[in-house]
Amino acid sequence: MAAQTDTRTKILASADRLLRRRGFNGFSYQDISEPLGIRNAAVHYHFPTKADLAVAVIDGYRRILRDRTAAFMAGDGDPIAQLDGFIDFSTAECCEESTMCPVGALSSDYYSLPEPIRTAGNRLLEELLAWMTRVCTVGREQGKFHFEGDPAIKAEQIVASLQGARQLARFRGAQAMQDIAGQIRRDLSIDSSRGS
Amino acid sequence: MAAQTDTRTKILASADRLLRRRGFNGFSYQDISEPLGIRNAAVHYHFPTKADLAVAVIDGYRRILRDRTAAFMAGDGDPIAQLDGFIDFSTAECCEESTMCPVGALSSDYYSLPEPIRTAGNRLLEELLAWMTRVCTVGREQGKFHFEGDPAIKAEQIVASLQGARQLARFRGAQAMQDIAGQIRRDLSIDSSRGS
DNA sequence: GTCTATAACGTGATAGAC
DNA sequence: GTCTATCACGTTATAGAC
Repeated sequence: MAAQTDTRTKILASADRLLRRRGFNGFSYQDISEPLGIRNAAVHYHFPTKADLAVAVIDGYRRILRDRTAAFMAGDGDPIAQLDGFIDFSTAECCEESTMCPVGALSSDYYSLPEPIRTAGNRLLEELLAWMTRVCTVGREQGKFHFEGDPAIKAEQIVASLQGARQLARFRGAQAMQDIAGQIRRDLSIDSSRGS
Repeated sequence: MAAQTDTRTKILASADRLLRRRGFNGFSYQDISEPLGIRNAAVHYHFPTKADLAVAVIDGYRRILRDRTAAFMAGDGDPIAQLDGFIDFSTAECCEESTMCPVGALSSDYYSLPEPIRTAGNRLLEELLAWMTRVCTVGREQGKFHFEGDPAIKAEQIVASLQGARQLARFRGAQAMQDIAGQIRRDLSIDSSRGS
């Protein structure tokens, strides 16, 4: 059972990276099985369809998000630290792997996506936006962030910027991601020595 | 020759929409030939490889961009009108067709893209950013836009926001695109009654 | 739990007739 | 300039042995 779990974990880790790097239509079962030294069919054993595999990856991100934001959503913690945590996480993935954000990887393939993946992606996005909206709301209430308009829309814009930044970084290099992250902070009038 | 040109034009229009809607890996020669009532091979006659087809689409956008911005880049015209023109163009495409921006459609498939397409996409992006940088620079000089930091980075952020917005709109509907467009204007302190 | 073998299909692309 | 016919390959997925 240790071996089973281990194989399953390795498959999941590989699918995660491939999905963010190439998009749902851009990788195959072979891309996963070959480097792991197992067969195509072994992957199908753990995840019967490609949709099962993608949903498992997405749900993994939903869990990470929940773990990192649960305390804040319950009323505890600093909005600047929350935002920084997300930006740093995204920037690190972008610089180290040149990957897209999971939602970005799904939205480009949206119209050829099996229904279960759309649903999982939709949930991840809604949870992410609910959290970011709260970060913006509390941040402004506490006088730490400065912006005009609806916090829910500012949250949408920040998420969209970071998603777009990770894609521009593929053409222009990781510096584009760092530049945009810095500009987001600058627009919010957060003094920051890093991120640019 | 009229018929030839006509078929070629129809193929190009179809490929344009398919590329922005599904990404480079998300459409096939059949998707083009079938609705046009021609054969798979007829498409290959006009565009020998799929890369030729994509490059032709991208170069079409480079031409549109150049036509719409040449006067401004030569020193004539209003930066607000330039920005509005781009946002309106993007929003219309997003609302009517739920398509991505051309650069966004390429960046998601970046690592499985034939080299000529990367080069064409890179040129389109650099031309777009050069123009947007000038829009931000002149807009601030004229006291019409308000932002902190390097105009080139602000330009990157605006492009990334709009690219991300069009992708979020696939999950959340076209309202997301309009909301984010409004927030971009709000951040620049442009009073605007539309876009939200 | 993982394997071999293979089905069933879609893909981009080419050859050569007309 | 467009056709028919087909190639060579990669894809997801399944059946059944071990």
